[in-house]
Amino acid sequence: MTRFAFEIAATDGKARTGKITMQRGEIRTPAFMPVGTAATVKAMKPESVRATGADIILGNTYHLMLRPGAERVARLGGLHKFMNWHRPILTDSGGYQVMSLSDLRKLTEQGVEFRSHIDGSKHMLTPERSMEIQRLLGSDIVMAFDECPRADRPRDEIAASMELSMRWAKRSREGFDSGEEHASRSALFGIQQGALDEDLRRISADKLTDIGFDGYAVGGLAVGEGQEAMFGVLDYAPGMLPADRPRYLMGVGKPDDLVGAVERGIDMFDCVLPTRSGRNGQAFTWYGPLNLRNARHAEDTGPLDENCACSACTSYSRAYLHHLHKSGEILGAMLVTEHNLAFYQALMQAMRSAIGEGRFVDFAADFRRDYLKT
RNA sequence: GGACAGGUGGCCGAGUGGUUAAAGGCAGCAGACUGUAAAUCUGCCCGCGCAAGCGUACGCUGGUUCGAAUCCAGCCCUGUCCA
Repeated sequence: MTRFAFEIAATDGKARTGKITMQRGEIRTPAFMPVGTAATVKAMKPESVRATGADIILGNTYHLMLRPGAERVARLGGLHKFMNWHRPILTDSGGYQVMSLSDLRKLTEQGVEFRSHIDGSKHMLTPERSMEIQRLLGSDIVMAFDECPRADRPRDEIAASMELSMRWAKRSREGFDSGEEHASRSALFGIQQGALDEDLRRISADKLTDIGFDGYAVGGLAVGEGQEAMFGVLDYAPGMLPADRPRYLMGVGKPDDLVGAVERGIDMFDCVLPTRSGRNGQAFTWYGPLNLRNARHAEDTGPLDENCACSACTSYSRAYLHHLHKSGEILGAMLVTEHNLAFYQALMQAMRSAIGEGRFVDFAADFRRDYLKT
């Protein structure tokens, strides 16, 4: 049975479309992976997530390590069974929390000691332990343990951080391979670092390629540098990574970020934006984002998005969604999250079709005209 | 009829002589959110003005004071209790 295979069906400029085949299912690319940090895509049932068109979701090493604990998830039969999502799951390694929880951790060559944001207890995360946790969870795509630094750090810090992440990548590779049974049915991705520096990105890509991974992530972007700077890196970074492997831009992004990144050769994405914004009352549409709390929607009987087939759009008015969000009702978060995930998947499908039909340039232009109103 | 308690900005509610255009919360109006410490956070929120500022304002009327939402008097109103 195929452990991991990536087939590119068509390319259009730098954009590619194809599929990843794994034991738990296929992943159509370019792919958007909804984020389910704590063994749940917030406000969504797993079957509803699937109904939006998602082929794969994310889980998180750090959060699941703290609660309910990786060993417990393993005793309960693994993350898929635990949360009732039986398709592929990619797990982040905890590297993002090295940045987002920087006040709660101590970083050394060996790894990162976190003080739990839940109860203050101490937890050591090393490349080896991160691999072990992701194995206990039963992850399909395991991410190397890295350090994701903020974009505004000085160059010497960025360089040192990247070098550390590359040493950790090597240890991640070895740790992953030592879990033989799990390694025989899952995949390991390396993560390129180097922030906005082309030379550092090159060094990082070369080191990762030497180690060898199933897929390669571009990390350390969308951390405050702005879209222009991010696209600047994406103009060269994907080309430094093996063309026959999936390229995953971590943590991105807004709809126009996704289009611009696919245009530059990215195959996979994840982002909390559709789910978080869904809870916070922001809906994404082909004509730009919409804040449903705004008074202008109070008596709007039309649907959120006329082109969307999700239940929020087919059965409820903007006025009702406005009311739910003004009232803090849970259903508001559920419906707009569902819509946002459905919109993101529709966007990915539209890009896959456009690439397959060799009309991605026109698609991107049309998209930007409507979405950015340019 | 009597005894207490109380009347503060759309609402609730601090404030008991100057540092008070008046805490805080809610409501309202916007904005943000990118490998999730987030069903969260930020800003605005009496009027006019870009601003310095000016004008109004703490039940009503009058008074004390250099100065009053804060002290005094009368009145009006509300709540609870007693007749």
